[in-house]
Amino acid sequence: MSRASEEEQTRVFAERTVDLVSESDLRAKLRLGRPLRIKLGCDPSAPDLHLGHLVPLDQLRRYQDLGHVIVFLVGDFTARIGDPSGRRKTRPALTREQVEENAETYREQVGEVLDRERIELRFNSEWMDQMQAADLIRLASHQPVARMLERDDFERRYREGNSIGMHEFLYPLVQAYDSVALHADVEVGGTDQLFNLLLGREIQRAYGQDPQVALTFPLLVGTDGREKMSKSLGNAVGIREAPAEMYGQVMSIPDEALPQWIDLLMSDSGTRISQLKSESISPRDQKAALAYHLVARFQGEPAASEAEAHFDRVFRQHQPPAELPEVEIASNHAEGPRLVDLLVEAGFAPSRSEAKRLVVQGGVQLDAIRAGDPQARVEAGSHLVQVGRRRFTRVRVRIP
RNA sequence: GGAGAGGUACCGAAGCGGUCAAACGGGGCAGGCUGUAAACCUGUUGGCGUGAGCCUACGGAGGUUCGAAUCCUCCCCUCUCCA
Repeated sequence: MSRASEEEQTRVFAERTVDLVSESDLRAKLRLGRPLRIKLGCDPSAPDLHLGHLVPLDQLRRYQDLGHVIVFLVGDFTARIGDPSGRRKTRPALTREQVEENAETYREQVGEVLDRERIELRFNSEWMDQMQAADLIRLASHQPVARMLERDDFERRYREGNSIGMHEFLYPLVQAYDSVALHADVEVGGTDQLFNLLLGREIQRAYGQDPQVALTFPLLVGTDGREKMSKSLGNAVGIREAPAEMYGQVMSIPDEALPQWIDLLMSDSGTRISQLKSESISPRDQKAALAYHLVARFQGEPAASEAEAHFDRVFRQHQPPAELPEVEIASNHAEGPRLVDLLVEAGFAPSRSEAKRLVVQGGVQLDAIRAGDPQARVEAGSHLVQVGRRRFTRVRVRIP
């Protein structure tokens, strides 16, 4: 257990949080002098960690360093049933095998940030599989419907006349009950989790436990600069992304998102933050510094340098990249495959219609020359194919 | 259980017997400008076919009609009010 004072610990806990309910509860728990059990729930259906996850994880790491334990809760029970909450599309239910596989991936990726030795990995099926109907109804009896309807998204959907399934009320309750089962002292989540975290407090109280402290962190905005980062919205940057890919994605974020990204993603280099912000560095260069920083963090300095060089070469000097993926295309036509077919086969387009569109709109360059005719034959040999601004491939064409 | 309103492409939303592969907006993609930013401008956005054209699509199944997203019947789903 760390010897850090209550004062100091409280400061660390409060840092970067949006909500802290409540500070006095937190202080009381810290005074117990034992490692606190800090719960972080995760959805095993999308196991790839992205930059948005870093915000709570970086902070959790600091809690670990104070001597506390992170209880990593995999919501496998929930995932197996298929949680449709939030969005209107129903998520697919996962099999037990998939859940375990995903949890393993999670554990591995979380290890990039957290100290693996101080993680307790748990699955809520441990207790939820045992729960009887009577238990579930008893659990549900602890909350009035009106209270459930206070949650932002429920309130909005109800007001707008959209459907809310009974089961959707049950999921937050299950999440709350997880805190009971785990004896959580603290639960953390994004600001969108506030209701659920507070519900955990109430349910714990109902089951005779001390309520957990609820901590929320800001939600990192995605690469679109509008919505929170999420894999399903397609605006996420995965931490396992290839260096060039990650670098490029960071460079593409809107300027408006930049201050938040720097604040939330460069906390581990405090001095650089202030430098970046105080000196009048152009947004472009700030972004480059951030991109470099992130790639270096996950892939190492050499990879970051390479990614930067690649970026400069391709997007500033408009040169093809130094290294290209290669694809071999075999054609049974003597004059070679038609360009449309080549594009589809090389994976540039899902259909010929799409490939044709790309060519007609001037989005395709063959050996650095803009292609105009989708039907044109591509002769045998090696060709540099560029689709759009960023997709390059070396295509080798073989004919009979 | 009763009454009413709805279910249209990735999303929102028009259309309400042919001119509908379906207006319009958003999103996506491509092009221009640029800092792979924003804003803005242009094009495009079911599949197959070199092409004429063909096929599949407007909740599902039938039916009326030369012809249906549009009319009829039954079913499924959502919402509102009543019980």
